[in-house]
Amino acid sequence: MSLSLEELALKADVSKTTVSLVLNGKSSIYRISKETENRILKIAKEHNYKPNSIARALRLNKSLTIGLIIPYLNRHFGRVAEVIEQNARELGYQIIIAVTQDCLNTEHDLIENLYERNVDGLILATMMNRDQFNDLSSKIKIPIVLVDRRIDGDDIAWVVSDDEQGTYELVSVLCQEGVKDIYFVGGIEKLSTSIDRLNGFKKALLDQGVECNQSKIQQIGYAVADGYEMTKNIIERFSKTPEAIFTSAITLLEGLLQYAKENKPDLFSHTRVITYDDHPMLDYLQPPIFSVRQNAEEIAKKSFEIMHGILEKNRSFAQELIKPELILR
Amino acid sequence: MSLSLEELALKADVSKTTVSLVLNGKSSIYRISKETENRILKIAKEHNYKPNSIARALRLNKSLTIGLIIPYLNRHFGRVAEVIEQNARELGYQIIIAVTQDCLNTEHDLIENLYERNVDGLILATMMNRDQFNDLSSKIKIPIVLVDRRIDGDDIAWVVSDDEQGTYELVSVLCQEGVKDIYFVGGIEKLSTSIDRLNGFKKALLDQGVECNQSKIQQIGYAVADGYEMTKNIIERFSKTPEAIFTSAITLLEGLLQYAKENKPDLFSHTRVITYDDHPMLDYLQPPIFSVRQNAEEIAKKSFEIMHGILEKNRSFAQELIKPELILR
DNA sequence: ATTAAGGGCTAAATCCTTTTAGCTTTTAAT
DNA sequence: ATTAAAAGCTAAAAGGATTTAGCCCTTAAT
Repeated sequence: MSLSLEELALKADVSKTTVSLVLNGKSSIYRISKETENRILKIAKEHNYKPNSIARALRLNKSLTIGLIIPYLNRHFGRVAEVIEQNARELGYQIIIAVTQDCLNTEHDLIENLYERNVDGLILATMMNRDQFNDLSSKIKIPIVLVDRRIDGDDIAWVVSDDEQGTYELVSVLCQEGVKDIYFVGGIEKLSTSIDRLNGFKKALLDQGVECNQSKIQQIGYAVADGYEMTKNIIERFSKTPEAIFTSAITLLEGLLQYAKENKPDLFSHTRVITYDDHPMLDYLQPPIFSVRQNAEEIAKKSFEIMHGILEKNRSFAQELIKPELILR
Repeated sequence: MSLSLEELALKADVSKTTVSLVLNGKSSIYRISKETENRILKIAKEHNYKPNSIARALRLNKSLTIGLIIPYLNRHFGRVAEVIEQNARELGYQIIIAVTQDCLNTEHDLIENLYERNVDGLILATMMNRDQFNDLSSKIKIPIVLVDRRIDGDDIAWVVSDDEQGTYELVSVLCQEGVKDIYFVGGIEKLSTSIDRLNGFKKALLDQGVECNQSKIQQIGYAVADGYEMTKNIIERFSKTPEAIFTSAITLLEGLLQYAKENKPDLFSHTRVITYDDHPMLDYLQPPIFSVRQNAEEIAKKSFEIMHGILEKNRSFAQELIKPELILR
């Protein structure tokens, strides 16, 4: 390992230019003789030559590296990251991961940091709004693909789960069973995931002719503690136990379960619970909790695909809504 | 953003050598006057100068990048990766992640790949045995810290959960309750996690005067399907329903739950289940499943700490057993 | 007046590739 | 025999930082 072009050139008794040309498949363009070409290829193989990627990156201004910035490496984003990494690797790219913990300042720092470190592109689960994003885009001259959370805009690339449709279908199922009194436990209000899920929720109620009361909608954040808090609010603020609660993320469901266990063990005998995000352990909970499974693999695949298209195939941005799957237990 | 040393030099009306010396804090060594120093610092700040990391890496042969190779980005490794990334970032390092899916060949490819890409060190949840590791070490001239899975050796750095002790304590609890007939559902046999957990299991039985029958020990792999298979074997092969089953990873527990749900719904009325690895959802399963919680945060912190010590503080290797926590529900 | 010491800075090499422009030799054409 | 074209290869620049060796000027010492 780690032999330089120059050393190869010495062994092959040619210039390093020639070696470089041959190894980059430009022999014919530069009329390197078959004989020389074969000699060089043989020597390179014998010594298992691999070009120094740093030198290459410097010269080509291209590091074959993609930055992936996500809030956490939890189940969902862990799977997304895993699949992005595998897809990227097959095409020669590396993934540099950084986690924001859903902090906007951290996100900005990380973007700047990765940009300075010369990543070729950024895949981003962002907290930015449109203005902030536009600001950023004007400063940063590498492609950005949003994942999981979108920002409206004609020239913004994103891949997200079809949050509205997924929520719509899930909530509709409950409504069709005659359930009317459904509470919404939501996340960070300004994110598209929250907006879209809430829209799906409202639309389902509307279409089923169920009145949607604003007081039944809570949105604090996506942390487990937020789910706990919102559940508490719902249970304690209203005298009547709700017929159903929709949690818009698995962490919020966890918070709900925690609250119920500690303060309302009989919650499930009065109340149906449904959730966005699936988890295998839900199969073993009593009673069954209906859920919407995001297709993390597809989200990951598409987002790298778009990035790769922009970087190497001169494609422009693209937007993809990935269909989630209803899991009725 | 992205101004070069040379451009700064032009603006400050000095050579780029001077700029570089000043920005690297070597003004006094090279007797750069305070006046010049301040001028340069001011201009650099005004233009928000950041050295090009690729050029720096080429010159210094040091990329400030650590490769992290793990089997999956599941809950456990996701958390480990997240915390390593945060610790690394604070000290100026980036993390390049790659997943092996517990495939040894993939692991080798990834190591080679990251090594060629000039990472400064590798943090590795390895499948290698000692010989394979020694082979590798002789070829690769960067520090390696093993995480989660150790390899015996006086000069090998690792940080792992105290698998033996954790299992010992958990199994002892059951024994002390009078349970004697305990089955072991294990993972990939040759890994230290399996070996240590099995040792803890056997030692607990021994110390409690319970006979340990080899036929009660199964080891296939760490996948959910493996857990399913092993549970099936246990249930179907023996006429007597077991008093207790220990699964040595959360995935194996999932497999067990799946088998039970499909084929043996009354499993829990006869059989206690305990598991290595904790999961918040376990709080809501009936009956309660005792578990051992690995301290992923501490594992992550220590492993980067050791890497950093080797890279920057001239420290040598170190080994750390991280104490897990018993969770009795 | 000469030498030595110190202050203040810089040219150039280096890290390793890629790529442009062009050099030398041979062959073909007139 | 001369010129043009083609064949086969290479020198050198570029990319952006770091670092070594050393240049030039001033001041102090003898």
